[in-house]
Amino acid sequence: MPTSRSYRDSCGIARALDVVGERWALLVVRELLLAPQRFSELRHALPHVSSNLLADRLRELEHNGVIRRGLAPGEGPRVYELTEWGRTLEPILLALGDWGVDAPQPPPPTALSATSVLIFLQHAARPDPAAPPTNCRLELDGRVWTVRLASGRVQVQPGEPATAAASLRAEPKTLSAMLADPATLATACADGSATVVGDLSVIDRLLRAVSDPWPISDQTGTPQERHSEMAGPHTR
Amino acid sequence: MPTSRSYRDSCGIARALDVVGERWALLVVRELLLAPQRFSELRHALPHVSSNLLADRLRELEHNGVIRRGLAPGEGPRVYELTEWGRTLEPILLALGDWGVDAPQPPPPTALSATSVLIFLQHAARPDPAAPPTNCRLELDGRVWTVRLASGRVQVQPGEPATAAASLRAEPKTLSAMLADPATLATACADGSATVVGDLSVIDRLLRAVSDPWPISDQTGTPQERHSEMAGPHTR
DNA sequence: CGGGATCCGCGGGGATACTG
DNA sequence: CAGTATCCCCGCGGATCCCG
Repeated sequence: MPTSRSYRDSCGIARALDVVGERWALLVVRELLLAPQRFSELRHALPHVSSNLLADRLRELEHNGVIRRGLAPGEGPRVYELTEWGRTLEPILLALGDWGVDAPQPPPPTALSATSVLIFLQHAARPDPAAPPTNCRLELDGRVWTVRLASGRVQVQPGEPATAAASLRAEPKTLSAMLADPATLATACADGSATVVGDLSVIDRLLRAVSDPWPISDQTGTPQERHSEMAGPHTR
Repeated sequence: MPTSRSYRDSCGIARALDVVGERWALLVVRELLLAPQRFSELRHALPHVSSNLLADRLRELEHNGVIRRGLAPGEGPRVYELTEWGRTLEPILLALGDWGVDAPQPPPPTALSATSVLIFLQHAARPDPAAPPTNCRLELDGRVWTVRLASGRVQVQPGEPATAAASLRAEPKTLSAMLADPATLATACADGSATVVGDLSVIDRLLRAVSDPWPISDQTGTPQERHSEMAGPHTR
């Protein structure tokens, strides 16, 4: 039975919290920022949420117009995806993430979600616009992602790339550390905490697209700041 | 006993929600955006929160560095106020309020918090920079506020103004309607839902500082958009 | 009287087992 | 694989009480 309590305040903030203020709701939205996801994928990405609660949240978010069930014609995959309105939460979630990592209290030894790192990667990377388009394959937390560097942007998509110049497998925390400091790529490869197949220099370029200083006149902050903000205290 | 559950994710979003994701936490922050507040003032502004829960939230927010207890030298008023870090939540809350009023589901007949209207007023008003500084007195929900129009901005402060050109008393919803459409000021005065003392034209200028189109080259949206966004569905 | 603390019932959150 | 059913417990909510 979905939750049905309200702050009973017409204020926009209170109304927003009526919709996405319940526990786990905004983290479900975070998971859907990158791509539509299936129920089991959400469960795997959010290992501490119970299945009944996840089902409740998905029902509520769908009822409130934040997400929708992907149309399943015939053998459709039956995924959950953000509505247009739900997608407009993205800048708010990014700002909230920026705010959260400035918390004075360092968190206890916690995991780092793969989605968090990928969202940051997509959001903060500024690859050389002059470089030719390149595909990378990323294996994170048992899931494969396609990372496309093209036209000065990075796009992250779920699934195997058609072609890839290089492939990287690592823990989210390891990748996060490499994004903060590309020099750790070599040591991570050496001690086995990261595995690279293909052109190592392409991976290095990807990492530097985040960690290297941006061209001036860019909108907000330095990549280092932004990364530590998304990825957590282990980079500060 | 304050809440002590965590999402156990180093992601900045999850860490932010660990700090301000519990129920009522962000509405407490909203109340403190305008000015430091006492316990009883918060209870009055948030009539649906129980006292023990409010005390818990204040403790947690203080422990996490979002608010602090105002220093009480001698007979100090013992207020709660945002820390510098807590204050950086302001743009996030404003964006969340913008998002919330676009909810497709119109809320049931609910109240409108006075703080919500005042925050919007302060945030969205663009008075004529050439006009001389003016003070207004606002009585909203039994509380008196000083509204200062000066140098192209509006500042809202708690308490009686030293001097005021005009005074307005009304319900939050009435003021919200007047901000959306200044023409309702006259009818509200006529039917007694608003009371003006002093120079009526000054109140009208205040209302039009929000509802009139902004000078182009201003940052975001039109006042009408922004107001409906903060103030709720009754203006849409 | 303001500023909480204590008590208690309820409902949402969390874990596990089970089913279409 | 995608949820549902069941249980327990704690956070929430309302009321009352307490203390300076």
